[in-house]
Amino acid sequence: MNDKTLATGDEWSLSGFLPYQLSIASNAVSDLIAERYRKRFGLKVTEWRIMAVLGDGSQRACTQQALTQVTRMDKVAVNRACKVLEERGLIQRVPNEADGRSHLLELTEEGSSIHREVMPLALATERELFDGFAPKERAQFRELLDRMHVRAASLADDRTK
Amino acid sequence: MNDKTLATGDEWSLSGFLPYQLSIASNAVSDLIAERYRKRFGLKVTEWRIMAVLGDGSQRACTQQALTQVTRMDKVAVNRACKVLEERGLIQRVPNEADGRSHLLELTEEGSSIHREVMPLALATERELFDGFAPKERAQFRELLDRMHVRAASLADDRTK
DNA sequence: CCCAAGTGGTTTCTCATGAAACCATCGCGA
DNA sequence: TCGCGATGGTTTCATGAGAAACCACTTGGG
Repeated sequence: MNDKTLATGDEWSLSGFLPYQLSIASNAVSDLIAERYRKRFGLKVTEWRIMAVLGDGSQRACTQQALTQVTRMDKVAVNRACKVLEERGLIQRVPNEADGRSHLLELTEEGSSIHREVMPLALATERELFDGFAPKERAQFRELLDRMHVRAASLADDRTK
Repeated sequence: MNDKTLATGDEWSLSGFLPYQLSIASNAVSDLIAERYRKRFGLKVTEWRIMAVLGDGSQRACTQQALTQVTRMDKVAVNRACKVLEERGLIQRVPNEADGRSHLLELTEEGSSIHREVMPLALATERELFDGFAPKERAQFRELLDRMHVRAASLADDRTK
């Protein structure tokens, strides 16, 4: 019943409100990331995500539909990102034998080469962000984030049912 | 050197990438919150934040400038939210004796009354989100978020210097 | 074989956000 | 006191994300 960090009614502050803290932290991190990708490769985060998935080995070629599931981005966002990447020659579409409505997307040679440069930057950034976090804290942070995500999603579901 | 959750080069996955996890969790939470405020009070998150600050007692009347600092929102966002709240009659602007450029903002009677309804909803939502988190985990989650925020901000600063 | 419903993808529209330009007022130094 | 840079606030503009409408193709039932 006594969680010091929970508002007490008397001295409440926005900066101690969880959704606010989460939003602030998330914005700070994604601004940093976005800025780095943009500056060095001219990639937006959405575009980077697509490349990251296509380049990660296990997913050689896949449809936009598959990408929307893996990245949890809107199908419109995926489509736009793919269009840009295709125009830049970083990915290509090959016909999908199994289904004429879609194409299979894969990295081009140039795309792969960019991918090999981009990933180290991403990993380095992640490492820098975690600098000063004990290994246990890193793992726990990820775990708490996942649980919070699941929890929020389930509360949202309740409401729509 | 061996953080299992950090990518190993061979089996990397987007869903284990910190900035991605953070973004997913944050979106889930703010979607939930936004939906609740909207449905019950027709308030956007930005508007709610303004009301929360103006109503929290210690901040009786303040300028937009002060609000931008407390809420960390853009001054444009603050201005827009205030405009809407004023039109809805939830806050009012009184002349600022000390500086003719600005006004002092405060809740109206109706604003205060809404505020008294809104805050319990916010706190209840926070509590629901933390359901299943041990008290220690709650505190640690907040602390980790803050540290991550500070860390990201400092990395971003490095870059601009 | 044909039609209807469903699905992948694309385009269009709307809205929210942040940057930059802009206006009015303040406060300091000549 | 005059003028000029700085500051609070407002408006305008460009960009990004999601909703909805739309097109093309597939699939399953007459």
